[in-house]
Amino acid sequence: MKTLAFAEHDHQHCIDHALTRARDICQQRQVQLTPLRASILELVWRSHKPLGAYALMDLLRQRRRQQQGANNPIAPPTVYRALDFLQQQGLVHRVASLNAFIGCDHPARHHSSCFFICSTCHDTEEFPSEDISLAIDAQAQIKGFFVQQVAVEVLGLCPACRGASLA
Amino acid sequence: MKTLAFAEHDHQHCIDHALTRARDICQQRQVQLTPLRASILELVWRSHKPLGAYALMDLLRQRRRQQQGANNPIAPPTVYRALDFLQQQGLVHRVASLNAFIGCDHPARHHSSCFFICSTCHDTEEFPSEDISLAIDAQAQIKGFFVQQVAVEVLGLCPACRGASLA
DNA sequence: ATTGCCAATGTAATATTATAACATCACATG
DNA sequence: CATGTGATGTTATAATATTACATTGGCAAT
Repeated sequence: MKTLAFAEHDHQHCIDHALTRARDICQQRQVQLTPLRASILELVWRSHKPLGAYALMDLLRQRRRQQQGANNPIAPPTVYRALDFLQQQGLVHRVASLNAFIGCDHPARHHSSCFFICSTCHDTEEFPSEDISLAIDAQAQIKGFFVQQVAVEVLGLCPACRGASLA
Repeated sequence: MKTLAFAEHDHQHCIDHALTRARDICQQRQVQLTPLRASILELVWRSHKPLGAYALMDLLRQRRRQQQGANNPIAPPTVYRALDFLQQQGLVHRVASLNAFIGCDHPARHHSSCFFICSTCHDTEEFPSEDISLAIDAQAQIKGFFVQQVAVEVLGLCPACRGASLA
């Protein structure tokens, strides 16, 4: 098993958990987690790194070939629309630094995210930070800025790559 | 005069100051602030909003037509290379959320930036935050993550657009 | 002064990411 | 059945960014 966001863990469990939670949330909110959307959410979660829209398209094509035999085209809008939906529901985040998408750990409160992104291997880990939110809110208050969304993207070296680069 | 990053100010002064400072820094570091690089830096500063690479190309073309009569082509790599240089020197920041570039207020310490970005008018203001840096460093310490660069991008409404949206 | 080097820029082609505009399908409801 | 609506399919293209190679111009060493 490979490193998954810095630490070993049962990733299948993560995926299942995320999907179950997503279903619950969508039911609550009366929005549809369609098969397409669920597939994309699963693929995003299955990857332990942020996934680009086009990589996602490829995976989706593969999967459809395997599961349905058929060779559906799958065009960018299909994927981007699903990603938009998932973002709106807070189920995935866009990592702007990488033009890529990653599953969100805490879809309930979804307007804010902080990521450590490894500049070598692109492994990415979300971390919560009340302190950062507070600091931003305080500044915003001062400037009269109304906060809608916060993206904190920290580039650097994950423990593994840091070790490798020292060796 | 239009709003410039939320507040009125003498923007020409900003530009001049930024360019002078840039010259100093480059001389100190023994790197070349060539005419091309200086032009691009000036154009970036002249805009009160983050500027895309292609917008920058257009401005550069215009300027060359005016100043030299000649109709130079100016291709993407020219602009991207200059922007890379300026980023390395900490003279501009890339705003990932907008795929755009903006002049940096404090080029001496350049590995970190926090922006308020208006989602309506795209006016963008940099703000310093020791608190955020500290919070990130603390988390990084815990995770064993080695921080190289921090991008904090806060989307929301600037005072002007906030007012307009209430009206 | 010539040669060779190097950083910067120019040039052409192409890769990657994202969106616009319109068509279709499936299902719910009057 | 007609009609509306949300989701997806389809075609084309826009917007952003990079790769690879050519050219230039200064400058140092001979």
